[in-house]
Amino acid sequence: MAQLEELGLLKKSLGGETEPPAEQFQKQTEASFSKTVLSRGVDNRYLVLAVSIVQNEEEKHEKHLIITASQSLEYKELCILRNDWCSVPVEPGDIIHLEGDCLSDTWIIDEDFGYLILYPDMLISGTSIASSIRCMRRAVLSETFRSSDLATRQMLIGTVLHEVFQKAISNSFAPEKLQEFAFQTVQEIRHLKEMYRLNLNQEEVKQEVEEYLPSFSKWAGDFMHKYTSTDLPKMQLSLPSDGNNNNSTCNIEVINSLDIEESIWSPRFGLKGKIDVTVGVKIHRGCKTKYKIMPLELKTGKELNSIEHRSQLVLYTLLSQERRADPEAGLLLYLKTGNMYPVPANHLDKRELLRLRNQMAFSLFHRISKSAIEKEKTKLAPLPQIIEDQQSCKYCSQIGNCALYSRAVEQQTDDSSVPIGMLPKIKEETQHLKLTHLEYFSLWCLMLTLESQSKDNKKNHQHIWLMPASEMEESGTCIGNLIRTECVKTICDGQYLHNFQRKNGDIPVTNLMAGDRIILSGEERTLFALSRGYVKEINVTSVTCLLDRNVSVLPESTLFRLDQEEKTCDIDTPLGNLSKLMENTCVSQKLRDLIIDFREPQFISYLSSVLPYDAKDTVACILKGLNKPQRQAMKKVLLSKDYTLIVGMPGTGKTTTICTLVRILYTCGFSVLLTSYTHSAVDNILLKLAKFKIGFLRLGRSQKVHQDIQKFTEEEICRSKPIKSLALLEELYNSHVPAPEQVEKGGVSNITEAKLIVFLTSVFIKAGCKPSDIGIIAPYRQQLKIINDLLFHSSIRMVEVNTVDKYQGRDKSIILVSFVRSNKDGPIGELLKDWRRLNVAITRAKHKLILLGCVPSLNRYPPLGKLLHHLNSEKLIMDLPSEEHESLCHVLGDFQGR
DNA sequence: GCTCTGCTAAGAGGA
Repeated sequence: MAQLEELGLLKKSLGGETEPPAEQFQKQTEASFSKTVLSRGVDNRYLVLAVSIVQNEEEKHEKHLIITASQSLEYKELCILRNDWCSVPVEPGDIIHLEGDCLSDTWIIDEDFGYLILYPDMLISGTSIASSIRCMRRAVLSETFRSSDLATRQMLIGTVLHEVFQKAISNSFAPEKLQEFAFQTVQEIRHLKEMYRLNLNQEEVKQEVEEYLPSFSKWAGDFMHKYTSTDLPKMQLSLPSDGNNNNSTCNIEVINSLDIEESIWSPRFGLKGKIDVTVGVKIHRGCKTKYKIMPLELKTGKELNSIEHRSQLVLYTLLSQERRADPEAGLLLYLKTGNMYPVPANHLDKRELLRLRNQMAFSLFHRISKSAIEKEKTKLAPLPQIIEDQQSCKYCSQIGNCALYSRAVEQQTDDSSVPIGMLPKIKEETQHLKLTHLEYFSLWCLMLTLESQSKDNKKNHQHIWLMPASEMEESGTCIGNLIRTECVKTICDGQYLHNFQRKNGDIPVTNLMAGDRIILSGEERTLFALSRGYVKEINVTSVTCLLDRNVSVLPESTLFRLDQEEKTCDIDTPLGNLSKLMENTCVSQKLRDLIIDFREPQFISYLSSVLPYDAKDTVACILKGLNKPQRQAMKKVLLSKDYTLIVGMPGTGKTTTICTLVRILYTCGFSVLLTSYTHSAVDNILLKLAKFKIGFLRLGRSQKVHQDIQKFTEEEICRSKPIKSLALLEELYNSHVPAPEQVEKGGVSNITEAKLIVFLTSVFIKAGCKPSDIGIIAPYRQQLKIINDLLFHSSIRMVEVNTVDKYQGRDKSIILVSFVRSNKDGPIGELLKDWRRLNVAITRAKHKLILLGCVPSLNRYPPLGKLLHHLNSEKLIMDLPSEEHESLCHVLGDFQGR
């Protein structure tokens, strides 16, 4: 400890700033990794409190870190970084993981021993790190502009060959079997899609795949199923644990395949990856035999045996340590020839790769540059340096983004120096862009980066390894202590239906619902993120999940946990689009013109020049079903040479307009590709289109807008015309009825209201309404869950239950809305304060709308207050007598919901 | 403050 104090003094005497208070660090750390739990031991997480450069006795520089693993930040330790570790870009406030030994509160990380992992909770893939060896900038760009790397023909063949080999190693290498696997794989729909995109036909792909098959058999013949070890090819491999044994000659026998595409997350080394094949291997050396479980990496391209390829295996040996004993080596197999290379994982390689990982983590973490002057504008940080390697850059798929970022971001602020030799290349790559384009790129790059870094958008699943399931269950987003029951049903390649039950007792109260995306892990720390998928069904006793891997290979006693996949903001798509917008193509040029330089969109003059003559009558008939503004919009769209924006409030008929357009285009013989930023928008369009049969059009149900709602929405909400009709509006008002809301685990619900909704639904059905004509809306998911459970127990099916938001662009004959909120003066939340959400909720019904809620509570939301005031003046509010509530409970029995 | 948006991913090979 004396040493630590000395260090503190030394730092001050060197003129460094005084150590800021501990709280400040904590704040900074919370902002970066909100849930990081500091701890010692194997999975240690340290917070860096101070960093200083110190000269040691040999006049060499060392980096000294004062670190703590205690939440109170009181108990401090020292970490000394020697040799190349000095260059790790670690700063006060950072979270690190240390591997090695700690003696009397001091860690020493030097070239022979120990590792430091910067931001260990940021998992970086093995291939990303391997690619950073040649160019770190490219590796970072590839992580950022993901969609710029479109698959090529060779990649497709590579993927197919991987799958064929993986099928063979778990089954058979017999020539006729290989043929069969090749045939099967080439038929897979996802491969067919790629073939279509690449303009390849199935036959040529199959032929190219078949050329490899003899090498598959050769490899299997060489390395598998041998009677004596001397039949195996001689190889050179010394494992680190062999010590100084000079005899590196050995025979390697592949016994079996233990897993395919094993996906491993390593929060210890800050790595993730998928291992092509995990194999059991016997290493025969002299008369000794060692058994190891090793990663086997397949390559279908040139037999390079390159640093990149070998590094991938070194990193996979680190990943493997999350699941089992250190493999110490991996196997690199080139499928073109069937030649296999053993790759030992020695300390030096691991150290250098982890140092690259740290550099990359630093770059990915610091995307926004910290400004020394507080008032200075927030700006993007420079990327790693541009390398000067014409050969590498010539074929780089990120060259466009690289040059663009340099010109639009880095050169504007003089933040980086470009190697002189690369200046012409950068100019060449960006000369088609105007200053306005560069500015647009820079601005949106910054905006999107900021959005992705905002607090609730951490693309991180760290709670899976930092928080026990029992603790996570409190938040309602996790279920632990699960065991697998029943057989796993294989739906297709990559879709397996699993059933889980709680080891003891019922499934706890949870927010998880059917349709939610989840990550399956083992409760043990060795089994993070085994598989991903979504919840198919969930009830009191069991959870059914559709997963991307069959986990029945694990022991039956394995305890599992399900974690809801956190919502993340996807900036990959917009960033990809932004990059594409800057490309030197005619299409992008036109888009830049319209979007960035605001060229006015152009329109042709006459419809007759776009519509085929014989489609005229059909089109006229389709248009008849629209109101005037919709018909005007439609005409504009048909005349459009560039684009037309259709803007309107919820309920004004945008979806209907688009549907009509699709039908017109279809009538004219065009094929129509629907694309949208959101899935549900396309779903809604398809749903509406499904109502019309091939040429048989059922239109023209004259939609009369309920006067009151129309008046209200026009005057108070949006001053535009909703086209939805409301034949009758009622309000059930439950203040005579005790119906308090329940707030639990981040969800709000109201059981009494749910019962009333289900009761009313059953009345409608008894009166002859089709269940599929009835829709139930609530703003809160928890309420939907309860309503769904009640409907299920009342044997009511086909009634659609959804959130307000999901009902955008949809309608139903009868809509029942449950507002849920009911409390005297507690918090009422933000959700219902949004008038747009309210507008959606009340404009979804075609014939009958029933709003259910507690008037005094709802009056506290300004937009709802206005609506209630209006309904009251029109005498549309109905008090619910208390007997109603009593009899209702009788009808629904004693079911209490969950 | 509890709604929604995205819908895999990590690697497929090139030089």
